[in-house]
Amino acid sequence: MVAHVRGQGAAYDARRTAILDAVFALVDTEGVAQVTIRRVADRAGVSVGRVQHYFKTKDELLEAASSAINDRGAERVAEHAAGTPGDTLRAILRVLIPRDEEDRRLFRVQQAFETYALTTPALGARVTQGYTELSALFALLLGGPDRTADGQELLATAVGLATLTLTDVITPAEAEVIVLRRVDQLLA
Amino acid sequence: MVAHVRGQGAAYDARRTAILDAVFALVDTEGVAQVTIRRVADRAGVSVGRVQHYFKTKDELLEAASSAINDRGAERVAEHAAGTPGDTLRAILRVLIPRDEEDRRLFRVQQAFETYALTTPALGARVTQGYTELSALFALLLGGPDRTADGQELLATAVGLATLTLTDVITPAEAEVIVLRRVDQLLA
DNA sequence: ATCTAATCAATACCAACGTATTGTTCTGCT
DNA sequence: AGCAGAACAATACGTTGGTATTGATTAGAT
Repeated sequence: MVAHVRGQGAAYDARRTAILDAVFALVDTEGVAQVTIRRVADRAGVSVGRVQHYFKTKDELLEAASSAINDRGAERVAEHAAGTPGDTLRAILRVLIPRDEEDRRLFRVQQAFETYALTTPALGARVTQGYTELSALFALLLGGPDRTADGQELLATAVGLATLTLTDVITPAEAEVIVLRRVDQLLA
Repeated sequence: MVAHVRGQGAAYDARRTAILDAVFALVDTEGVAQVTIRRVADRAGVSVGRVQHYFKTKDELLEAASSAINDRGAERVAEHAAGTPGDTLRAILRVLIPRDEEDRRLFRVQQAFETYALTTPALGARVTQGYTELSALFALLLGGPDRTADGQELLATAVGLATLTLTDVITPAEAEVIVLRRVDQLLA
């Protein structure tokens, strides 16, 4: 499907993704600090040479992982745009709360890379852009540009609820009730 | 002032704090991953032996730093309890938003250690406890235990606004307007 | 069939890591 | 004054880090 340069194998994307998945698994359980080329290779069950072939340097690997996790989050949001603006909004907000253990893993990795991006300007821009787009989308779904502040508040609440859920301060169910109650107030 | 064991020097606390400050500076500019005993020693202008003397292992150093940054946040909140419940609430909420560059540094370091705590169970408990206490305080200031959900929402909004401010999605001024507007609604 | 580039495993390199050890200097009780 | 332990500085040790290099193998265009 995708055009590729001469000689590039068909399994290129799959192998690349497998390596990135190993990075995510390591980040999830041990943090970005513990990510090493060797450990990534071990976790993925491949050689160091292979990892180096797909990502020339460690920085490149981490940047690709950061980008990939960002995209995965954006996809999750995009998948839930359907029905009335209100329904779309509710669906997206639900997706922003880590529900089961699989969600929690994803959110932990996202937070790890968000923190990593704080000290890596090139990545920081992407995080900012993602949040900014989501904020604009929220305002739009609430009624238009004059709901900008409401959109920002809603996004902030969702982001904060995710943090509180991830740190076991509240349960996913509590978070959902709170954010849905608030969005209903803002939609009324 | 503080009771200390025999022979412990008077400058003990000051020297210990100086080392932790070096850790904070490193975490702020380079992230937890880049913290090494040698770099900490260099940044603090002391020998590796000194760092080792005050913190036997790197884990102990990071745990102490995490604890210290947590305490500093708690102090900032505690300082602003005065006047009516409403005024206290407003004052605390303002403190939870990174205003100037100095605030931003503190918040960046806090977020770095919060993420670090996600993969370090012993530290995770402290983070959870801190948020839980703050949530309970918010509910109390809003009127009592039956305002628990409102307290949680308010905390989530404040936490999220801090994140959005730190990532340059919104300005500190915007964040303050939003959270103060919301707390006024909840106090009415 | 051949040839070129992609692919990858193996391994070597050196810097930097955390830590342990050693010995000296300083502090403060008695 | 003298002694015990704190408070270092210096340095050595073994490990692991990222990266470079090399060579064998494979895939795919011609």
